[in-house]
Amino acid sequence: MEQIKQVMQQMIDVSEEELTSFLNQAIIRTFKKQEIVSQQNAIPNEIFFINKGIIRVLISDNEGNEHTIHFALENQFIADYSSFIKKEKSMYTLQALEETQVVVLPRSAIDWGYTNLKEGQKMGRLIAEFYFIYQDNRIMNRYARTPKERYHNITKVFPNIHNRVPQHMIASYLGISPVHLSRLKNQSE
Amino acid sequence: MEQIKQVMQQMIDVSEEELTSFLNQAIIRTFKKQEIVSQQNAIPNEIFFINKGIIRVLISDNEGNEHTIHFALENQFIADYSSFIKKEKSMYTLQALEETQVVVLPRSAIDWGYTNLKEGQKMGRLIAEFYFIYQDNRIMNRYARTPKERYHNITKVFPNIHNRVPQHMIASYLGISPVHLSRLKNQSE
DNA sequence: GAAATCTGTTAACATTTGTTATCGTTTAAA
DNA sequence: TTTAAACGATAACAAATGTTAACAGATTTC
Repeated sequence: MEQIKQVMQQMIDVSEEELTSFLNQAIIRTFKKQEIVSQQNAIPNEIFFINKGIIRVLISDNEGNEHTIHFALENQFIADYSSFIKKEKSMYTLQALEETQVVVLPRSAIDWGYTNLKEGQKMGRLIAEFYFIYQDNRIMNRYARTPKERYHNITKVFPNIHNRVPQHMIASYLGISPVHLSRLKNQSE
Repeated sequence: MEQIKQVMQQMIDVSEEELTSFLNQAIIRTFKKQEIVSQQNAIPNEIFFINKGIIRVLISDNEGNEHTIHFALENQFIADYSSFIKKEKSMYTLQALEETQVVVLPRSAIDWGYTNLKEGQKMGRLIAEFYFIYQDNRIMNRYARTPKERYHNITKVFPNIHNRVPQHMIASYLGISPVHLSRLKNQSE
């Protein structure tokens, strides 16, 4: 639990005792490559923190096509956070793309943190703000940048992604077909 | 200041005295139709709460084309929140589309609220979560829904938008050209 | 280690969506 | 009130992107 400790300490002022009490409510779990971490249509009651590995978030549309919405890397929190907050059925499926070790934070632990950690609410705010900024950047990119620009910028958000994830998933994340991405790569400059 | 009071009371447990102290740091401002509320490239140091009117958020891309990223309606908070948090130059311009009255919350008031309102951090968390959910829904729509579906769903998020905003701005928000939106509307079913 | 599956590239073609221009109509400004 | 500007529909054409299919190389599985 060293990694999540450090991340929390960087965000808020939190004592060793608080950390211990909080993390005692969490468990560690390992998922195999390709294994489903969390299934679409189930109500998500956990937030995951990635110690090692990579998780992709995907959605199936009305025609049954899969779209890769997001990648989550080491030392990041990941969940269908909207559905978690709303306590509604998940829109997304979470899948491990490598052997992946996570810290599982059940809803009870999150709620406990909000009321019992001195700066629990602040941590919740900072996490929500962090992902707001990430999403805002994505939306901006989708409006005001071309697919090619988005492709060239993806490593700013996901370093080394090209060595860890198949290209067709990156294409899906960028909002284009795999064939089109292959074409863009071979264009000059 | 009645409206913002009510919205805050619905979100958190806050006393009359706290509200008074907090809102004493705010001012009310009115913008004319078409007037610029906040300019791209300036560092935003205010958050706005809309009493009456409507504000659109737009960005200019590298070719100088404008994209409408968002509409903000009565009783909502609006800002270039990412840039506000990061204290960086704003990516967006905010423009009043009708005569619009806002409560202006300077950064100093926000910071004061975090440290002095009993549930200030919680309010910050709830606002960030609210907009996270909104953005998440937009991103999901962009991946897994067709432009036509997005068009038919827009009133769920922005009731009465068609009577308040020109169609070409709605087209821009949906991520399509105005001509294309006009075509979609006339398609069967 | 052989077979099956996954992956990325390329070509040909189809579809979607964008662009430009025109034209009434409405709305705003002088 | 008159004039100008903005708006939305439509047509013709252009560009961007998707689809399908074939193939070769890699990776995984048994």
